[in-house]
Amino acid sequence: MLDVRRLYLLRELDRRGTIAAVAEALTFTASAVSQQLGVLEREAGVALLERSGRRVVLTPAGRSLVAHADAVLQRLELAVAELAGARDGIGGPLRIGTFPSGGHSIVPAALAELTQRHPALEPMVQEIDSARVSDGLRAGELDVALVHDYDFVPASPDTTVDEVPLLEEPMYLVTRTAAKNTGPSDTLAELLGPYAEAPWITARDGTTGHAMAVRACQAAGFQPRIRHQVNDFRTVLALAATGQGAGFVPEMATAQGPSGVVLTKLPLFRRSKVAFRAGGGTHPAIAAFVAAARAAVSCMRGPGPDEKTATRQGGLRNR
Amino acid sequence: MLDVRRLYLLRELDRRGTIAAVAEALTFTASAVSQQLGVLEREAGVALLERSGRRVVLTPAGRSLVAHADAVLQRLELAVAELAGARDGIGGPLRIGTFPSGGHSIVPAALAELTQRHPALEPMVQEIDSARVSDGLRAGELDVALVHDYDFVPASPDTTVDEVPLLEEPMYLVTRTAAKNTGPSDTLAELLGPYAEAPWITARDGTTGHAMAVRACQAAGFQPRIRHQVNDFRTVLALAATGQGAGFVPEMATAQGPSGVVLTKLPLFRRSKVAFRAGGGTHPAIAAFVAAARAAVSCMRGPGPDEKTATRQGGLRNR
DNA sequence: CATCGAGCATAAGTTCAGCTTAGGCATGAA
DNA sequence: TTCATGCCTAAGCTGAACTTATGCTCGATG
Repeated sequence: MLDVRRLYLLRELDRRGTIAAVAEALTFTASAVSQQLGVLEREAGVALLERSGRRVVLTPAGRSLVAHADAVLQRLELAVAELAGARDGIGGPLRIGTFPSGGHSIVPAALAELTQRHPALEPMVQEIDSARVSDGLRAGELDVALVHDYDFVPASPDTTVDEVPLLEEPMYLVTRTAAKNTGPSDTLAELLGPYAEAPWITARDGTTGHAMAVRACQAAGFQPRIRHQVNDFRTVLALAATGQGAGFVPEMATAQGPSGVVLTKLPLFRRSKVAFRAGGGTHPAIAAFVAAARAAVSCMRGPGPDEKTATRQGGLRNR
Repeated sequence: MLDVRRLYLLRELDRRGTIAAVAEALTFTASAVSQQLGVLEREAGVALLERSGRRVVLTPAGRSLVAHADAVLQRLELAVAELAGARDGIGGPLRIGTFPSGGHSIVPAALAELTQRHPALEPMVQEIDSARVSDGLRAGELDVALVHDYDFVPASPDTTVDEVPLLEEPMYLVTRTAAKNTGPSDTLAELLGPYAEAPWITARDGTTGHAMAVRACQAAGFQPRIRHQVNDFRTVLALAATGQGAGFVPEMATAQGPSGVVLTKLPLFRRSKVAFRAGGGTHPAIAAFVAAARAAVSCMRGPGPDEKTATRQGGLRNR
C-alpha cells in the first residue's frame, strides 16, 4: 500500500518546486524529504522525478500520482470534517488567515459573532498574503482564510483548496484632484487615462493587488509609473490626499478615507472569498466561520441586516 | 492527518468483526491492532468502537469513517494500477484465487495464454472459496480471483471489490433416472418436484453452491434431504451415476460426465466473474488476466472462436 | 575563469512510533 | 466453578524515519 505521507510530500514538491522548499515548509531537513521521496520512487517502480539542473521536476508518472494524492487527501479532509461534526460542540483552535484589509474589517466582526456563539472555539488570526494561503492551508498552518482576487488577476485554479464567495465590491480610483467631469458609464480607459503620467501607489510587488493595478493600467493603455508600494489602504488614501499619486482602493476602505481625496468608482471588481482545504467545507468550525463572515459582511453593508437596504446604501453586490 | 494504515485496520475490523480476527489476518498481535485503533480513536476525538460483551462493535461514527477509508483505499489502488501501467512490461507475481471448478477449466487455459503473452509474469494460483475471496483480496493475499454466484444467492454488494462478468451458464439437474417426459419450457418446480423425496448431493455447507441448492429446492416447494456434501462436480456426477441421489452441476461440468446419468437443463444460472480490489481494474496484470480468462471461456465454448458457433454448440451465454 | 551558494544525494548516527511479550480483566460457554 | 475467548494496558525492543555531516553538481557572479 502506498504511504500517504509520502504522497503528501510528492504533492508538496509539485506545488513548491524544490525539495528544500518542501522541507522548510514542513520543518524537516531536505535530507529527510529526499530520502522519503526516494523510498516512494522505489516502491512505485517508476521514475517520479528527474534532476533538471540543480533542481528536480516531476515526471508524467509523478504528476499523475500527485492527482491521486490530491484525491486521497481531499477524502481524508472530508473524513476529518465528519469526525469533527460527530463531536458534540464546536471547539479547539481555528487558525484563520486573512489579507490585511480583511483583518480590520470583516475578521473582527466575524470573530465577535463566532466566539459568542461558540465559546469553546479558539480563533487564531494570522495576516497572510493571498498568494501564500494555499501553501498555508495545505501545510496545516491555516484552517481557513479570507482571500480575494481581482479582475485581471484570476485566481489560479487549485484542486487542493475550496472557496466560497463572500463579497464582490467595486474598486475606486483615489486621487487628490478630480479629472474632467465624467458620466457614470465611462470605461476604465477613460477613467484612468488622465493619470497615465501620474505617479502611482500600488500594493507591494508580488501581491495580487500589485498585479491588479499594473494590469488595469495596461488595459487602460499605459504602463503605470509606480512610486509607492504599500498594502494598507488607509495609507494609500493618506498618500493620495497629500498628492503623492493615484491609487486603487476597494469600496470597503472608502468609508475611513481622509478628506481631500476624490474617489471614482471603477468598472473593476474585487471578490473576497473564504478558502479552506478541499473537502473541509463540512467541518463545523469552518462552516461556522463562513456563516460568521457572511453575517459580518451583511452588517458592514449598512446598519440593518436587510439586504435591499444594504445594497442601496453600500452598493456592494452580495453573492 | 488521519493515518491511512489505521483506517485500514478499522475497515478490517468492520469486515471481520473482531480485533483478534483482524490481527490474525494481517499477522499482527491483537495487542498491536488494539493499540493502533486506540490511537485512531484518540485522534478522531469521537468514540469509534464500543465494547459489546467481549467483542467490539463500530459506532455510527466508526462506520462512516470506514466509508471514507473505502474511498481512500480505492483511490490508492487506482494509483497503484496506474503506476504499474507506467512501468514497461507486465511482470512480477500475480496471486490468483479460484473456486475449485474454475481451477481445472478456465484457469489453466487462461494461464497458458497469459504466460505466453507475458513471460515475466509469475502467476500463483490458490484455490479459495468465493465467500473468502473478498477478505483475501483486501488483505493482499490475492490480487485477482475467479468467483461465481447463483440465482437465489445474490452476491452481497461489497464496495471494496470490483467484478467483471465472465460467463453465465445454466445449471443442470443430475439424476440416474429420467423423470416423466417434459417440455423445454418447464418451471423449476416441475423439474425438481419429482425428486422432492430423493436424497440430494450438494456442495459443502457454508458455500454458495450449498445455499443455491437449498434455496432452489425451497423455491420448488420442498426442503432437500441432503445426504452427500461434495464440492467437486465430477464427484457429484459419479455419485449420481451410482444412484446416490440428485444434484446440481453447471454446464461446464457436463462435458466430463460419466455415462449413466441424466442431465436436465434448469432455468437456473451460475455467473462466473473475475474479482479484484476496487480500483484495481486498470492494473495491467489484472487487465491481462481478465482478457486471458475471457479468451479461455471463448475457447471452451467450442472449437472455434466464433461466438455464434459457440453459442449453438455450448449454449453458454456470453456477457 | 575561479568562486560561491543553492539544491540534491548519500552515509552514519539517533530517536521514537509501533511492534511483541507478558499479564490482567470481563464475558460467555461447558 | 472452570476454562477459553477477546480486549486492554504496561513494559521492553526494534527498525523506520529523522538529523547531522559531507560531497557533488549546477548556475550565478565578479
